[in-house]
Amino acid sequence: MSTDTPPESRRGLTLRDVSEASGVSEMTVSRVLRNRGDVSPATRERVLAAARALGYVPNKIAGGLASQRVNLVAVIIPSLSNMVFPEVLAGISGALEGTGLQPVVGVTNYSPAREEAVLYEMLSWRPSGVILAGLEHSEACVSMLRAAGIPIVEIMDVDGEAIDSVVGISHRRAGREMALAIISAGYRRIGFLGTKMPEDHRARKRLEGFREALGEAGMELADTEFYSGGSALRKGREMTETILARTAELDFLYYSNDMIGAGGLLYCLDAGIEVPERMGLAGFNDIELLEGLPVRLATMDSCRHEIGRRAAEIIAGKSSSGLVGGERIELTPKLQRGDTIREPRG
Amino acid sequence: MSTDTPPESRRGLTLRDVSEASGVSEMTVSRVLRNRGDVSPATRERVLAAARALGYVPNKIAGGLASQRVNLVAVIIPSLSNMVFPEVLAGISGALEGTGLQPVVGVTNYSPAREEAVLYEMLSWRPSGVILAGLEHSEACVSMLRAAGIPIVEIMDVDGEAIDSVVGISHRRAGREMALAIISAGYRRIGFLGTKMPEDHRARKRLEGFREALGEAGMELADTEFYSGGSALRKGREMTETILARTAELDFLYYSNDMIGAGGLLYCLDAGIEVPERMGLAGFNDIELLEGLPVRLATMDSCRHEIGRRAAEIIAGKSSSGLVGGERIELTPKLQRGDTIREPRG
DNA sequence: CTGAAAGCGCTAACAA
DNA sequence: TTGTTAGCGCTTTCAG
Repeated sequence: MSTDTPPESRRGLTLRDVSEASGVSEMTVSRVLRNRGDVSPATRERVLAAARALGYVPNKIAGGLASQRVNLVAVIIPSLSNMVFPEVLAGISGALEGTGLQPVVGVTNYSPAREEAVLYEMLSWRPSGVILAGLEHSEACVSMLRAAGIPIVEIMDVDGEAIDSVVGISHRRAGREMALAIISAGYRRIGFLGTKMPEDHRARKRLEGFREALGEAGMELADTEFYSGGSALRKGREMTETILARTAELDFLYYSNDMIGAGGLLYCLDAGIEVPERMGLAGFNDIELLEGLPVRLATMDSCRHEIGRRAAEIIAGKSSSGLVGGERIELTPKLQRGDTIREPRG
Repeated sequence: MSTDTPPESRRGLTLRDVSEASGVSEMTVSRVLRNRGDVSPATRERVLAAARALGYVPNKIAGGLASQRVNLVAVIIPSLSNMVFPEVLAGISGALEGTGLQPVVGVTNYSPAREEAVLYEMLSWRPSGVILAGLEHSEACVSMLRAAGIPIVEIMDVDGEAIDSVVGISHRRAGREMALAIISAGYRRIGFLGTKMPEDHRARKRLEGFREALGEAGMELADTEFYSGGSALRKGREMTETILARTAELDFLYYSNDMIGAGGLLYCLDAGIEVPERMGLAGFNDIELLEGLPVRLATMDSCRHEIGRRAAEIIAGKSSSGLVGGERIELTPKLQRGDTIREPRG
């Protein structure tokens, strides 16, 4: 730990080490390493060889400070514990590939306080753009975002006012459409089962839209059941058992997501409840898991991959035009009837 | 876009703006904002008020360069598309909470080339430590890691040589133990179903351990079936149907993960195959989803939350002692018999 | 308890 | 095509 002092005495090599090793100025080394400006093939090779030999890794901290540009895109999402946000992320990564931009994700656990903290932290790295879930943010978040001077894309939801750009679906409309499909199939005693999460504004809006449409048809929810925490599949089973025990005459169950819906479906199959004749079922998200179930649950696509992709494209597109002429992209989810809503009654 | 030039003319406020607004030197402002050194409560308040009023967000790029320290921990994992790595992440985040360290994740998709690229990118931010999945890395990766001069923790697997620290389980042993349990329950015609992923070294080692133990008992796998891509639950169904059509006399199916195992279980239940009497089933990971299934699949815990936690604790512990006295933590997964392995034969 | 000076490692802008 | 000169915004170190 002392006799020899290799070039990398402590924290990584510097451009200077490569410069000395190759006999080329730091500036030219920098040019080569960034493929910028014209450099003769000869020096280029010498530099590359020296860098490789030393194992040089550029210091982006210094580079970012000098160039006032950082190739990072902040992505702020509420959760990683169901498959929806990872799929949004996949869409973002895919679209960012080859643009030189890199996503950095922060997770809020549906807590506004955490959102504020995560956003602050992320902005302190001066990213090139921000993608964040939802349209509901604390005042402090909104101020920070406005002041950041970079493109902001709010995703998932379009029911509300955007700060800059927005890419998503109307959850209110999704709820309405599902209600209409259920009503026109002739179901009349409808129950709702969902998560107990006041901060999940999208689930809330779906339920509101659903209720609205029922109301316009002169109907209302016959019963509701909420849960929080635990295995969604198991909770779906349990809640279904509970709600049916309490309100036996229900003929349709609308779940706030596919995973609890799948649990409910498994329960009905086990309990010998005829689906979709005696009982109709629907979820939300169109997750891949449903494909493997014995019966296909009715659902509605949440377009998460495309949302991620479009959001990333907006960021990648406007190099730095942020907060000017925000785009608004509303995607249209498609209803999947699956096997758990019977044919509409003529 | 021109008449007035607010303090934040372009890219964020600086310490200087806060200094001017509060009438306190930049240095003292910096001290206040970092809670470092003694500052009189009076000036402290003035600074805080000014910073808040302006909406100042510190620039960590500059801070990192000046202090030669960055509160980031690089986390490099192969995938986000099943629940295992998100759970590792949760363990890491939890342990890092309150340490001032922040995880930054990179995903390799099980590609060594991507791993190299992601690692290079991450190291260029000069993180305080690296957590990465697996013990198998390209030469280039190993060189970069050794040269980084920061603590490195390889996770998930302990069957091999670590660069610095390692936290995981022995997948070879997990495979062996499952084989022993199956054999002692009296099953004799065993099939294996897994993913076609040469780069998933942990799945490979489980299978090797499994085969070894069978061999020592004078047995061998009766059939195997591999898949890639698509819905794991559905693939589990399909593969199970396929392998049983080909090799009807199988009496046990060992799956490389719980999701395809769950698909297989649903298939067997549908097909009226008696579980566990006529057919035994086992998976791997002990995912939460299993709780919601009508029958509990036999499995083995992969300890992913604890692995994440312990790895993060190592990084948080050694402030900068990296690569000195690497720790080796081997966790012990517990076999869950569930309802799909019959009682061992006396 | 507070401030002044000197860089951290790199890149923009200009010169040669 | 290559090199030189100034910083980027902050923190370290040392003086008051």
